[in-house]
Amino acid sequence: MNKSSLYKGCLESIVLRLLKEQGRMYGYQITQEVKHLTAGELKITEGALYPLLHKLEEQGLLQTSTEKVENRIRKYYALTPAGKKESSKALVELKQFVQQLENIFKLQTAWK
Amino acid sequence: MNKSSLYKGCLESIVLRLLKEQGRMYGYQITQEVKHLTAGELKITEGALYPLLHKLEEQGLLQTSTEKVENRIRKYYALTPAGKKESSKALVELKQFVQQLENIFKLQTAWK
DNA sequence: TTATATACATAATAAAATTAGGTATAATTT
DNA sequence: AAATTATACCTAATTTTATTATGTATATAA
Repeated sequence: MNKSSLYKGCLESIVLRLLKEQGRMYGYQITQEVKHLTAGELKITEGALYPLLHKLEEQGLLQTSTEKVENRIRKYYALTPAGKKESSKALVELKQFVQQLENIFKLQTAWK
Repeated sequence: MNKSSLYKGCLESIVLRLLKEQGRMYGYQITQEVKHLTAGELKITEGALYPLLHKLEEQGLLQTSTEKVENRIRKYYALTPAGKKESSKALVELKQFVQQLENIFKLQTAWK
């Protein structure tokens, strides 16, 4: 097993969370932001990210707008109202998930 | 997305952890223990568990012994020395994983 | 006697990722 | 000047990992 296998299944939650915090982001920015937040530990692969973004858009959770910045195209993603709901739900579930990992692993946490 | 997707990739870590804590366990017992530890929230499916146990045995991380209890067969699994190493590694990685989730989600935790 | 609990297992399928490849422009390094 | 790295998008083939469904068998409870 390698470390990265733990992240399987969390990518969608991460994307929804970042978009809720930052309002709008483009794909490449998401990869960089996650790398930054985790001090280089977690690298989102583009092969996972872009299909996910497209799926979430198709599901009506994200809406897009394209901009040309310094002659390069950026496709910005933002949460729709449905996406905001889903993002809140995802946060609750992630907290429960972490709590349950702590139960299993006997880690002790104090939420602030 | 449903909640259970978060667990993807954590099953191996969970199994290695439980076996380290409890010494030896059989498959059905693992499913029940996880259900108990998480108050029914996490149900390990047998279709995921048994192939995983077989894989870990094949990799030399687990060793088995079969016992007949009340006319039913139990196949006990225990960590080999290599499995113990892997289990320790998995715990470190899981702690880092949770820490990084906290970084991304701005959750704050105090480890004891 | 029918259903639930215990206990193992596999096969078909689906979901979600990795790996590898592709296009294109801008900036930096050699 | 040329090559590499960074920015920015994307898809296709494959692999990994799980779900769902199914099967066997015994013991216990409704």
